[in-house]
Amino acid sequence: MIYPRQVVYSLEALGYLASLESNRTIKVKDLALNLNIPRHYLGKVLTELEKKRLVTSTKGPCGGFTLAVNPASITLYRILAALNGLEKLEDACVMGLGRCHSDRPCALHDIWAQFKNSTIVRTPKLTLEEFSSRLFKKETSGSGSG
Amino acid sequence: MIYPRQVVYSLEALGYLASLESNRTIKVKDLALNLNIPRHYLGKVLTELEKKRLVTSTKGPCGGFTLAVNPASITLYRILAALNGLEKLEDACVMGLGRCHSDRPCALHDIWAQFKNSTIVRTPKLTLEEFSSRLFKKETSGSGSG
DNA sequence: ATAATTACCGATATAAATATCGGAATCTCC
DNA sequence: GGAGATTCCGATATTTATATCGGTAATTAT
Repeated sequence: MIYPRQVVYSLEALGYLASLESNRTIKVKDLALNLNIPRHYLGKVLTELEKKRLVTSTKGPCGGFTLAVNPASITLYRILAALNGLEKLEDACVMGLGRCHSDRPCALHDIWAQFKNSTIVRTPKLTLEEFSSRLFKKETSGSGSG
Repeated sequence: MIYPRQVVYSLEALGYLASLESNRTIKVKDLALNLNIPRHYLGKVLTELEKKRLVTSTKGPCGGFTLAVNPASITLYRILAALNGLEKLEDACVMGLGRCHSDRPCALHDIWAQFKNSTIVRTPKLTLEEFSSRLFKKETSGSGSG
């Protein structure tokens, strides 16, 4: 996996939130349960996301987290950038070889460059909404499910 | 970087050894210096490589490590397999998303599959010699260099 | 106000990767 | 066979990522 766990959890959480009707909140506990992420760890991750203004939280009964951005207009690229998730992709060499540079490329240099390029070309076009809808069934209003 | 550090060090060490004339040994200390790898850590890595029969060692004065395989005939794929370096590539999802499967792929699934495929198709054809020669200037007999 | 619910936050635990150290074992050269 | 060179090896330190815990603060419903 090319992203640290925190980033992955963030993407999953944001993806899930995006699959809810807007304004609908979800509690950390439930989110953790749904995504199979350790509860307290997820809490910390969500707090980070709030600092980045990607989610908002409300305390007390019926509180929880909700998306602070429009999933149809924010891109994964922007999210990843906010989470410093792009750093790994910027690594000079896939294999981590210190000696590998563009003027003296390792054997996988080109293949990797291609992948990076595809990815980096793709994510600026990829909205959170699309990302979410691929992984989570979009809930529609009216059919309440547990 | 898609491989753990140990694997990277191994590749660098093997690459370096392959760039030497056959039968020529190099001391851990010098290798560590050349590759900019912590000395003792490299020592441990080399010991692992010896267990895997990829290098041989001789103790005492003029001792050191030398390649135990023919760089022209062993492939990176075999080396990586021996080092368990292929495990990471087998990860189901680039992003690490638990929900991403081939029947419900994430947005980067295909791009990643392509990359994996290119890589896995490439490394079985890639000899250690070719890998090495891209990164290290092949030394020719006669010109001693520090 | 009070009680219940929830996020918030700091401290700490755990695990894994990475790195360091020192001395024993082995070998070569004299 | 002794001195010096070098690997070998087990113990341990350091760092980073990941996870846990418990209490506090804020909010809501009654």
